Amino acid sequence: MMCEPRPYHHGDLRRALIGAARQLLEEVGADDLSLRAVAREAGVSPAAPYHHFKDKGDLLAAVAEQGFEMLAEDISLAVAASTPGSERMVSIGSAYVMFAHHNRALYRIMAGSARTRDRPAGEAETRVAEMILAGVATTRPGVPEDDLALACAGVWATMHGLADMMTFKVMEPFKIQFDSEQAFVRAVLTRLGAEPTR
Amino acid sequence: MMCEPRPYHHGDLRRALIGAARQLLEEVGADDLSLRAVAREAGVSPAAPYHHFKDKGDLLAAVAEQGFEMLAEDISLAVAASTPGSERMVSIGSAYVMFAHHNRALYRIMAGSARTRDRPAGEAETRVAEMILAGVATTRPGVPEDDLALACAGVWATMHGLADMMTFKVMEPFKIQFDSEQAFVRAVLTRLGAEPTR
DNA sequence: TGTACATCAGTGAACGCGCGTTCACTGATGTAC
DNA sequence: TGTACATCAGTGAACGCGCGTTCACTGATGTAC
Repeated sequence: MMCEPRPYHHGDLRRALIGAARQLLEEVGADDLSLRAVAREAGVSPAAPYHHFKDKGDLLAAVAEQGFEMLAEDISLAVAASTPGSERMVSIGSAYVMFAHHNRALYRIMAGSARTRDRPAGEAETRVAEMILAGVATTRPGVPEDDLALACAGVWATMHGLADMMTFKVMEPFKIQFDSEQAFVRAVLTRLGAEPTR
Repeated sequence: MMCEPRPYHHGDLRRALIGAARQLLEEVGADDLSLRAVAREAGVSPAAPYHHFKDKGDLLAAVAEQGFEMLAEDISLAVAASTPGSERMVSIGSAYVMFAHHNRALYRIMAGSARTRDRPAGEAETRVAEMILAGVATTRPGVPEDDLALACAGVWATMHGLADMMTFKVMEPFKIQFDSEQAFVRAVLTRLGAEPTR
């Protein structure tokens, strides 16, 4: 029986812990993730993580930052695959919301980190912010910066809200006319960009 | 020294527990509210709540429902004080977001209840939904129902997102040009309704 | 090439904690006669 | 009006639990000579 003998020294426990956290996260949800369970999942004693992270919050922050990296990647793909203007904005928004939808617990950690954070935003999070702002800018060329900021705040809030509410019961009646979450999200974002019929 | 002798039988412990929960909520935050602490706050033993609520979740649901009642009240005032059309929509949105902002922890409980709920929405929550839908309808008279649903989903997501992100660090740069949260919220909502300059 | 030793990255047991919930109980209340 | 009794709404002690974190330790690794 080949039981690969995990060496005493793990080699890359830091990375493994983040991975274990992300794995567990989607199983138990963001509210019920414990540091002990993460260590257990990584096959390591409860004290081991403390050689790599200051405390639980420090691990969570690392998990969040990795999440922002993935999100930044998705968004930059959306940017690359779209043309400037509102089509790009819808693509970015759709990428954002679908990422959150496919990584629900992770996104909640990311949002939680943005909510409680005192230190400045991580590198990936900043990149996300810049891409959103740039995307909004292409839909409103030549608009004063203050207005741009306003539009950006609105767009971001909409993406975040949609992401968070994706599984709310209240959204169900709005979703039934579509055959995919993706189609629903694109429709909402497109509709929001359109001038209200009056 | 007059120490009012709390009678053995409380009289209205159910209501008192909900009040204590709301009080504590804003002190310790939505994530750290414990049933024991609520009982303590109400000056009662840890077992007492079980005569009035099935379990902790049941108390939280009652708290959430009370929150929706307050929110419904605020929104209906906003409706009464505004004229149909996008001005009403902005008023409703502003009332919604400011309510969440002034009752951060409570709103998180409300959202959490909407997130995890399996039973149908409470009466007050339904009323909130109806008022939002009606508000959206006045900005888009004669629009097909499907489109209305879409617009409503977008508006609600924006309100919820703005509410949740109100204290995020990312929002700060967008807020600085305004001298009140209220002004910022109204501006974002107004901007979102406006056609993008193109 | 071999050995002494500092450093690193684990272990596992223990700490104190507060939690949600249950249980047998008891004091207060109200109702029937 | 008084009394027996059922019911209600509390008490307080206890249950088992899993948590975050600390501690003294030890096995593995790498480096200097």
